[in-house]
Amino acid sequence: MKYWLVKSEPGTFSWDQQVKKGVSSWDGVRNHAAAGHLRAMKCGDRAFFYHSNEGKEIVGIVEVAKEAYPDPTDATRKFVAVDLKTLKPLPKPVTLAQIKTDKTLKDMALVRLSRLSVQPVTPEEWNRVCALGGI
DNA sequence: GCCAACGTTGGC
DNA sequence: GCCAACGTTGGC
Repeated sequence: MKYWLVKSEPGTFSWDQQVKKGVSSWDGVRNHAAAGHLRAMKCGDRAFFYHSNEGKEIVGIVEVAKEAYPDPTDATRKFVAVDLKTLKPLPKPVTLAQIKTDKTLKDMALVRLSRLSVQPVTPEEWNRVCALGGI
């Protein structure tokens, strides 16, 4: 199983909305690097749900429910979307400030490639964030 | 195919 | 609101 991190601005699509929907269509990605990661996702992979701009913290965990398919919001048909299912919230959200000061996490893509909206997470990083998040 | 200009993202 | 990073566009 692989691990990922997806970003969303709470003003556009928040964790609360993800929880209410149960399964969301993760579309609208228009960056080739991010799209490459979407294509690499397999059913059952897990991803952290990160709030950018407001909050700046990892708030929950989702699971890939449907692998990459053509993004219905993309007229050019070049980009893809996936479906993400709500798994569970982090009892204690892990903030960007925490990540930056943590020895294991300070080199995460989240810190180094701040603009990448879909990114891979290593098992070490995954376990560390879960521990900090109270799981 | 190079590169400057421009737009967008996202942290501060 | 500012600015750094970086992707995209368009002239050459």
